Order: sequence, then C-alpha cells, then structure tokens
Amino acid sequence: MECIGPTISKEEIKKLNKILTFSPEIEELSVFFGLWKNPARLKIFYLLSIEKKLCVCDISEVLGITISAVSQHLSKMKAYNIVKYKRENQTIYYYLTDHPLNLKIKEHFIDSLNI
Amino acid sequence: MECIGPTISKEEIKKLNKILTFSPEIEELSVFFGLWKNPARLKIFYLLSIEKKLCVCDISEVLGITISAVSQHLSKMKAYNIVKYKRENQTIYYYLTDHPLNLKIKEHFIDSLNI
DNA sequence: TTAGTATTTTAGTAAATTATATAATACTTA
DNA sequence: TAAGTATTATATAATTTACTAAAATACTAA
Repeated sequence: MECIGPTISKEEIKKLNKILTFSPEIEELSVFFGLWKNPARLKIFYLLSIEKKLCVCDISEVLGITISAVSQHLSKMKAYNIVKYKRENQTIYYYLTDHPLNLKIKEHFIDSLNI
Repeated sequence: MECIGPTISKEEIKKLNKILTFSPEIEELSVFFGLWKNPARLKIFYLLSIEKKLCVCDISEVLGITISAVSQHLSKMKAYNIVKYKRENQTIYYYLTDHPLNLKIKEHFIDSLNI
C-alpha cells in the first residue's frame, strides 16, 4: 500500500530523513543494546558486578552453558570494551571496564534488579 | 573440554546458579533491551521523542522502509508498552508512553545523542 | 620438553529476527 | 452503501544469533 497522506510536511520528512539516514551514533547505540538483549550476557555482567573477577570456567558453571559459549560471549563483550581480562598463571580473569555506557547500564538497570 | 578448576567455591557457584537460573527480571530486561537493539526502532523512538505523535505513514517516509515493516515494529513496541496510539479520523497516531524504563532510555541514551 | 589445564577458534546447525509482498480489516466520507 | 485511505495480519525469504562439539592454541609446572 502506498503512503498518500503523511501528516507532516515534505520538508519536515526530508529533514528528519537526512538526520537519520546515516547516523553512526544510532548504529553504535544499537550494537550496544544488542549486547544486552542476550540474557546470558546480562547474567555475566551481573556476575562480574558482584564478583569483580571471574574466569570462563566459573561463569560456565554458574550459567550452565558450555565454556565455549561463555568464551564467545566474553569475546563479543571484549570487542565492545565491556570487559577486559588479565592472566594469572593458567587462569584468565575477566572483569568489567569503566566504559561510560557500562556505568549507565549498571547504575540504571542492573543495580535495580531485585534478585 | 571439562571445567576442572573453578576459582570460586562449589557453594558460591550453587548460590549464584540458584539466583540466576530462574530470574524473570533478567529475562524482562533482556526483552526490553532487545527492543532497542534494532536501529529502526531506535529511530522511531527518537522521532517520537521529537515529534510527540506520528502515524505509520510518516515514519515509513522518514525511515525509508515499508509501512508494513513500520507497523510491525510499532506493534512490538506497543506490546511492551513503549508506545500507545490513538485514532483521529482515519489516522492512527503513535506516541511514547511514560513507562519508567522508557524514561531511562530517553534520558540516559537518546537525549545524549549528538544528531 | 612433555603432560596437563585453560581458553579460544572453527564449523555446523537450529532458532530468532527483519524485511517484503500481498491479503485482510477498519474507518471515513462522498 | 461503495470507494478510498490507513493500517494490520499472514506468509515467506534472507540474515543474524547462539549454541554445541571438536580442533587448535597458550601457558604452567613437573
């Protein structure tokens, strides 16, 4: 079905379209939210906010998914600077970064969870 | 590969597992973030925060996607109480609700977009 | 240097997401 | 009531996601 009668002016439409057609900031935000729409990653975030540092193996045990799956989640989170890691002997510990969006997610969404 | 040596105790693992295995709040949050991981829905949200009310046809023009696609996005957003609508003659206008998570998203993420 | 532990990478698959096109529905107004 | 406009619902195809299993890599410590 065609769009015959928009309720805002052609100019307004053109202006808004221009603003939004190429908007890297929105794309970036979208990717960022994409990371949080996954319950496993939300849980990892929650765990790391409590325990400060954990290894892949710990998280795998707690969440009940394979180490491989956890590693892949962490790798995605690492790519967006949500977590970092440091090695201590054989164990690689992951911990949350102080990425500004991280802080917002924690403060406004995670900390208010009633669990 | 098996997990032989977790770095936290069996009790700690069991406790955390119990907390997280069934956690409707996290599932809910996950669904909510899922709504914003889509750039089109982020843009719709942004548009509605500027224009206050818009019809499917307006949004379709601005975003350059079919009316059908917009309608489906709005329907998903409606289901989670992000938008409501009211009919005025033939036109159905959508507008943002004051859902508390809505306000947080707007205040902390949308308003700080530099576009 | 070799065996053992920890983790990542790769490959494959099932499920979810997002878009389009088309059909159906809802309402207005001539 | 019939024609026209606006919107939603349904079916489907393409893409993305998220998991597992197995192979590869990285490091430690005997």
